[in-house]
Amino acid sequence: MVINDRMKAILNAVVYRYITTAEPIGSEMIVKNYGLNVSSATVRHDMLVLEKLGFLKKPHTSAGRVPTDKGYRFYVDNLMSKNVVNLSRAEQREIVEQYKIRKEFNEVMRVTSKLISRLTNNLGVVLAPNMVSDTLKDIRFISLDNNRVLITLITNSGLFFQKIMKINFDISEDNLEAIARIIKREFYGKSLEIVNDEMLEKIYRYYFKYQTLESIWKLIENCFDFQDEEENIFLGNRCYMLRQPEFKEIEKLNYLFDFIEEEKNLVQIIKKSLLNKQFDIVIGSELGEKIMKDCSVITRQYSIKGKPMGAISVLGPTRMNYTKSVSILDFIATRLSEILSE
Amino acid sequence: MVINDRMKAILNAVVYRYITTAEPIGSEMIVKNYGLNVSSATVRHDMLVLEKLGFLKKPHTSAGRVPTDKGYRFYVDNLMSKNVVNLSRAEQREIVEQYKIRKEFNEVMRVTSKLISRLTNNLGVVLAPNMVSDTLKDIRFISLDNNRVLITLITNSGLFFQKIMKINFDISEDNLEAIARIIKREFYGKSLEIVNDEMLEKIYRYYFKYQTLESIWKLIENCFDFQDEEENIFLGNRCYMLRQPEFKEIEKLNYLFDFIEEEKNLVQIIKKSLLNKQFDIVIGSELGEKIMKDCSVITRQYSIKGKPMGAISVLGPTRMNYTKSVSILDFIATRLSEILSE
DNA sequence: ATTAGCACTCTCATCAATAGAGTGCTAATT
DNA sequence: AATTAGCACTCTATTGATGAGAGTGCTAAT
Repeated sequence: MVINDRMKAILNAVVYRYITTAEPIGSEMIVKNYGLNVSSATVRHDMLVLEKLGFLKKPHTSAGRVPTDKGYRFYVDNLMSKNVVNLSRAEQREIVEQYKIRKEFNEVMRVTSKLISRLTNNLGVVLAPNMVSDTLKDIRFISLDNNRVLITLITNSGLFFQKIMKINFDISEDNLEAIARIIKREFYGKSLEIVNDEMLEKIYRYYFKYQTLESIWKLIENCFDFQDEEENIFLGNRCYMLRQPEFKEIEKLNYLFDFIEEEKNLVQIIKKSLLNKQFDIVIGSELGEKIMKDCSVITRQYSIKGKPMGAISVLGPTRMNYTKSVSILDFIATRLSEILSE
Repeated sequence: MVINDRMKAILNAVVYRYITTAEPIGSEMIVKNYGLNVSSATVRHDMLVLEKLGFLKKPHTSAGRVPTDKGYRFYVDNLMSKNVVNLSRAEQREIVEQYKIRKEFNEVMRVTSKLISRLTNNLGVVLAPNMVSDTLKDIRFISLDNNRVLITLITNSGLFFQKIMKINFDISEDNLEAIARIIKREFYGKSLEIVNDEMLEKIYRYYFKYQTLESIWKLIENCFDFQDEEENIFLGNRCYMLRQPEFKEIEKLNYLFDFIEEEKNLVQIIKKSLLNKQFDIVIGSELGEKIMKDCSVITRQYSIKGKPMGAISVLGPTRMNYTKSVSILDFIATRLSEILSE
């Protein structure tokens, strides 16, 4: 039982067709629409083999075939590249348009997730940049009132971040500025992770000048601790998913949404996806989550100034249009990287 | 045809019961479970009157009654207060718990929307503070690189806001600081709206000192313009809504989500709700949106330092538990106001 | 290796029959 | 005048039977 070219063509046709119709594909259908110059009986024969190999399955005895997760996997790895679809002019324009107006950072993330949702007709997901590995560029302290200080932290990727620190002692604006200058001098260009590690030690050298050690330490102790920061994740519109026939049973949809909206679940899936690669497709059971067994996730990195900083994803049924989704993610990731790199 | 006490009791029972069972309520049901000491025939008679008055309706001839929008309205205005339900210890604890850990501002908004979703089993919505009416406390310019300046704006409510400004000319840190100082001196304590209005005029007095007028103007022209800023709205979990039987047809759900996720629609509904009051319930057709005719929205203001700054809402089916939802919104709004006021 | 032919299986839509719930009306009762 | 028992009536929801249709797998011929 070896998989020959015709069988590949049949598998390709089944996946391709099933993606648009969402109905099981029969042998007759294949010969009629994908000129293979063989009879339906031959196709039937090949399909039987493909089924035995685990690439196709039947919903019931007298139905056509649908791809299995293994079938999709083979399609994605070996066949998909022949069907590349580029974005239409209209789609390209829509994306470019969205990024034209300068927007606040969170807004960019939000718009991106919605854009992906709309264009793929599935759920768009954006994982915001993780600052831990980013390097320090500037830091400022602004006194809000007697017991609160606003810390503004700027990284070399041009990201900025605020935290409000509560303090229980008086400290002058001048002292605040002095401390900020010291931190900047000592840690400029170092990753926030390293800054956090080395902070305590360095602080010792300067503390006597401004306050007791404890006070200063209180002020900045959590400032660089992004470890326990929850990853910022943005989910796009849910409405498009609802149109997919695989989600027509609300019962299922309910469980799926339950899972998805517990956002750390998705964060985990996406981060795992990008451990080694900058692009990944995870199909159905490969996700290792029973609730997600009918879903696939495509993930694509984006960069800021050439440095990978986050990811965008599509979540849809395993029957989703992989080629199209990949093109869309590609295009958006490229534009997004440009925008964020300025 | 006047509505007497017994009829009120019947209407109350129908609404109360329908809220939990989501099934039409028959006359037999009422006498059995809500001891009225009359026969089912009498109840039937009263129900007929209530139907003629437009408070109840029948899904079909041989079914029990369900409340109309007018029925819910009467319930909400006249009957609801007798059924007040306070939050359980567990619910109170859950809310308090969520706000215990200090969180970044957006995170607070996000958590709140999810909290409302979870506790009401519907969609929680949070409208973030609108800064337009807030007053200026401090402003800082931080040079990011050659052509970008980060503006940090702090209001007297303790809110802060950043914008990145692109500039196409060189300006020294000292000059930036000087301009910030001037703005602060001139506009401290004034509402951002007013600041925006008066900015141009004031700028004239100082421009010669630092740059050409045009350059400075470019720098701050949009800085205080929050008019066209999109309102920041946060939608909580969608998954709970899916359990409500009125949303069991995906077709409908699809349209509803379409509408909801076009966020300006919800912003409009919520803002309209709070024009004059600090609390409001809008029921079904009152929303004036065909798609939302089976939904109600309850909205409640929250404040920062005593000043109303935003709103939290529940969106659910007209059959939602109004009393419970009101209690939950009340409790959360109070806590949220505390948190945001520090 | 391919194909025509065909019996077989399973789904899906339709239809009729039936049970059950709840009504509205009428006439009797309080 | 208000309440109630009684009952015919209406509509829904469920069930089971039926038949058309789709697509298969197998066999025997090419």
